Amino acid sequence: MAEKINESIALQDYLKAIYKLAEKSDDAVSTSAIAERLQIAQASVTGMVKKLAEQGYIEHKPYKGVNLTTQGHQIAIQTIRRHRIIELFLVEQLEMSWDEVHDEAEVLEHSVSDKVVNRMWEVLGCPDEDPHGSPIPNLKGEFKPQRRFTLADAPVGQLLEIARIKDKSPEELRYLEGLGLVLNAHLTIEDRAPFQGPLLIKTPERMFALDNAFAQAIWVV
Amino acid sequence: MAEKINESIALQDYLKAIYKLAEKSDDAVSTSAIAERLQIAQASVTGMVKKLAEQGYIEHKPYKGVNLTTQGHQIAIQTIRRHRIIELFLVEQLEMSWDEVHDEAEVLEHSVSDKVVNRMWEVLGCPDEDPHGSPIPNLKGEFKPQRRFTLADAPVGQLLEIARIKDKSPEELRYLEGLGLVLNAHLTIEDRAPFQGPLLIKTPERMFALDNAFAQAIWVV
DNA sequence: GAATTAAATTAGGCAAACCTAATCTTTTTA
DNA sequence: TAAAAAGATTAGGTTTGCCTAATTTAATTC
Ligand SMILES: [Mn+2]
Ligand SMILES: [Mn+2]
Ligand SMILES: [Mn+2]
Ligand SMILES: [Mn+2]
Repeated sequence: MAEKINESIALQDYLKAIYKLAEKSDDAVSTSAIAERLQIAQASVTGMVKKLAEQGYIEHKPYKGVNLTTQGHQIAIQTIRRHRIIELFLVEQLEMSWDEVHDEAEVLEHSVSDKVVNRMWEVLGCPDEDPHGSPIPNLKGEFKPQRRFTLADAPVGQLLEIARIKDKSPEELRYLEGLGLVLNAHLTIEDRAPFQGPLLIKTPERMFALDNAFAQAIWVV
Repeated sequence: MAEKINESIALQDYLKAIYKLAEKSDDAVSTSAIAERLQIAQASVTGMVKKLAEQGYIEHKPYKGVNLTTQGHQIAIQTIRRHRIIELFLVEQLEMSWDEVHDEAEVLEHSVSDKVVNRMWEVLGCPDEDPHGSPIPNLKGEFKPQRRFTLADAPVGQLLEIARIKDKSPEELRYLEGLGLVLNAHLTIEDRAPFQGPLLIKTPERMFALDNAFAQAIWVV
């Protein structure tokens, strides 16, 4: 009969991971994908998944994968909201750098109260985007709709502005920064090689090749 | 051979509790006092105390009590530092009220990194006092020396200024606030009853009796 | 100083989240 | 389509930090 125990750190991180994985695969999320993302043994994930399913946060078809329920989805979104507001707050108010705030937020997202996170949000001017350019859901968990492409899909020869850089490691972010690829930077795709090949990018400063894997992480308008 | 595992939440809260209890008793701290303060069963405290002693954070004389080691003292002080900086930050930067920040800080003190807490501290102007008027230790764990009395010891008939109100519950803080007893408020002790009795206090606004227990929690200059 | 009471410790358990090794299932490949 | 490989689950353990009940030690009181 147990229900609604407490929203533990593990619970929030699992639901968030499932949300993110589902976002890019559209399919049911495999336990191994969760294990890989959270750096936890597969067997441990299976065990946790069973509990989360029992408690109604996800649906689990053994050997098939998992999907968030409405309840699980809501918790994932709210955790992401806290994460992004914290990141933005650290950058804007405490003048920290983009490549260090993600790890901080990964911890703080679990301990900051609704009251505090909403005060942060207000102080920031109720923004709907975080410093990586990712959208911040509102209190009800709704995202402001946005129509954008990744660099991998964007038209060639057209002036583009970077609107979002999806979660990358600090090393990768520094690499991109070195190339001048930061939020709001302008660029043009000069050419795109076939077969998921690299792109030839021109910025006001220089021209260079960018691997397709990176192109998929960069959203533009 | 285990040593320096990780500074868990429980570890930090125990050491902080021991520090605070030692502060007002001067004596070795009893396990029951810790249990009472942390709202944990006595037997659990005995178990935890044994572990903390094994790992060198405290010294434990069975049936006698515990004392912090240098190592334990350091962790306690740093946890208190984080706690107070967070409280002050929430009050000053997020405009939250005094009576709600303590509970927030009790959680956040365990997850805010040194980097973040130091940025907060700098943004606040490197203060050496928190919103309750309690001192904030510096990075090395040193308190700025201060010579003050509690209301219970302060001289009668002399103009005093409130410099600190020691940890009280939100209800108690509101009661004191209702009386006009807040940080930096001025007052005079008109009379003090014997046998730890109540004090007769005069503020610019009014005159009233204050229980000795409260007087011991209010520090003045 | 013996009996009562209070404080502290020991014994035995539990839940949350992990782990490794062994055992299925499912998918691929020959 | 049978064998091999990959993916997922089960079985059995561990660590942390907590709990209740029973027992032991220390402090009071008669
Ligand atoms: Mn992030
Ligand atoms: Mn996290
Ligand atoms: Mn406090
Ligand atoms: Mn705490």
